[in-house]
Amino acid sequence: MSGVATVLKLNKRTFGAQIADRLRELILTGGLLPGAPIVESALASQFGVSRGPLREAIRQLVEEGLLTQIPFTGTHVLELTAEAVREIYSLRTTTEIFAFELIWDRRDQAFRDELAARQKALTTAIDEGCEIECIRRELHLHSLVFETTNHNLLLNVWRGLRGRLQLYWASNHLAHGRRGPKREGHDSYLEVALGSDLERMRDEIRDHMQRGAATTERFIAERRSRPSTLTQRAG
Amino acid sequence: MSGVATVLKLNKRTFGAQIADRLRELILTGGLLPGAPIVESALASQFGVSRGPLREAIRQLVEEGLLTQIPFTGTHVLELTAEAVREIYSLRTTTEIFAFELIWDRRDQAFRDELAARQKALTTAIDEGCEIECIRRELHLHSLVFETTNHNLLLNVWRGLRGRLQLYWASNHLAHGRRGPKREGHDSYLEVALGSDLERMRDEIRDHMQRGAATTERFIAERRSRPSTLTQRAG
DNA sequence: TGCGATTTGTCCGTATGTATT
DNA sequence: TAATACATACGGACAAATCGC
Repeated sequence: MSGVATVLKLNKRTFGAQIADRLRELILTGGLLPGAPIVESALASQFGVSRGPLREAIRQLVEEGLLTQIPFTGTHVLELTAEAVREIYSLRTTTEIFAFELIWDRRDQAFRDELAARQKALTTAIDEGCEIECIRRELHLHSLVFETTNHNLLLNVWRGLRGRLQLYWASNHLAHGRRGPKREGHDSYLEVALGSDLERMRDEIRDHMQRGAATTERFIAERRSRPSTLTQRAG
Repeated sequence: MSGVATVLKLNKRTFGAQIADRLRELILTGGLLPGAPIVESALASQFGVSRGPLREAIRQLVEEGLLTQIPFTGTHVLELTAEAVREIYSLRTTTEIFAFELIWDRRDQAFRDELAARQKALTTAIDEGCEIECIRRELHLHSLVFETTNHNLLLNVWRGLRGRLQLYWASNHLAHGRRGPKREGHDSYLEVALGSDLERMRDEIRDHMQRGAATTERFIAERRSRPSTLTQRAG
């Protein structure tokens, strides 16, 4: 029982890391909308820490791409632009194909089971209609390929992409409750990912990403026509 | 004269960023060898700033991949491992091919001139035998493709790769003055990059990266046989 | 195993510089 | 131009954790 204390060094988390988690959660669930200003002193007292750790949390989220920062001026939640969406999906297409090439000949039963499990979790969430959970599980499904590569640098890139994707989709949902992930799209993803035709997988990813980019870009375009609803911030 | 004060907002650099530059320079020129410990208080007084900005500089270099950090324990200059080298070169191959695909039909005269100019600068440095400058210009040459894409996310990935590459090559040079970039390799790079056969470009990159990875891995292997010379630090 | 020295993590108070109004 | 709000930076202090002896 006392054995729980056998912790790894890496398990020790600093305040900054913990605050980063809570702040990320706050942003991704709509507590802070795109464009909202991030004020150090206010958030520090809100989270019950001093400005030091909070600055570290901000810095981390800036690296993740959720916040934009201008020296001596201020920090804001990332604004959504069509150009950024194109960048995300184009880079994601390339890296996800690369990830599949890396693991293609190493897909064992454990991988297949886990992929199926995550896909099932996603469809469950879709049927239940919880959009935020859908986003999470969609990304969790696609994460498996990157995790399986055991390629740390690639995983870093993926984390950056995932954070931005989550922000876009969450904003999308919060703006007008539109369905993000569609069910049928992920059925074919699972099928091809477990199949034997790598070229089909490449096409599947390209197609999947193109549809995702189109959907998100359409949302951005609509957004721009009435941006006033986004500039406010939540209490 | 007083007109110099018409600065852009983005030009204002924080102390942390400036210290990060100096610390990066120190590492990449061998002032701090791989494995060397980074002590906040010592470096803070050495650079003449307080611990706050120095911590930010450390955090930035950790993000760039030049430092490794363990919470509550310490920070060290990145250790060189064969696995990390394989990751760098495999990801670099994929992203550099992606970059060329993005710009292939947009290579104008300005691009060609600039690429030739950077290649000439590289060969000049090679002839002059200054290894550190060779590394810089080799990376500057390869940077152009990424810069031309105007793809911010891709540029981020490249910056991460470039920092690590620079560290590996600089250590390599400092260890036993071996030539990093070879002249002939970059002649063919320029020729194919300006040519009309994209598939040849892909092959060129794969070949180029494979040779680079092999060279660096060989260095790592030799390193491991006598690591004692690396664990010391410079004054 | 335990102890002490070292280093990191954190907080506070204050001062200065910057942008915005 | 002045004033305000905020980010940046400093220094000192203490707690917490790690590492070497």
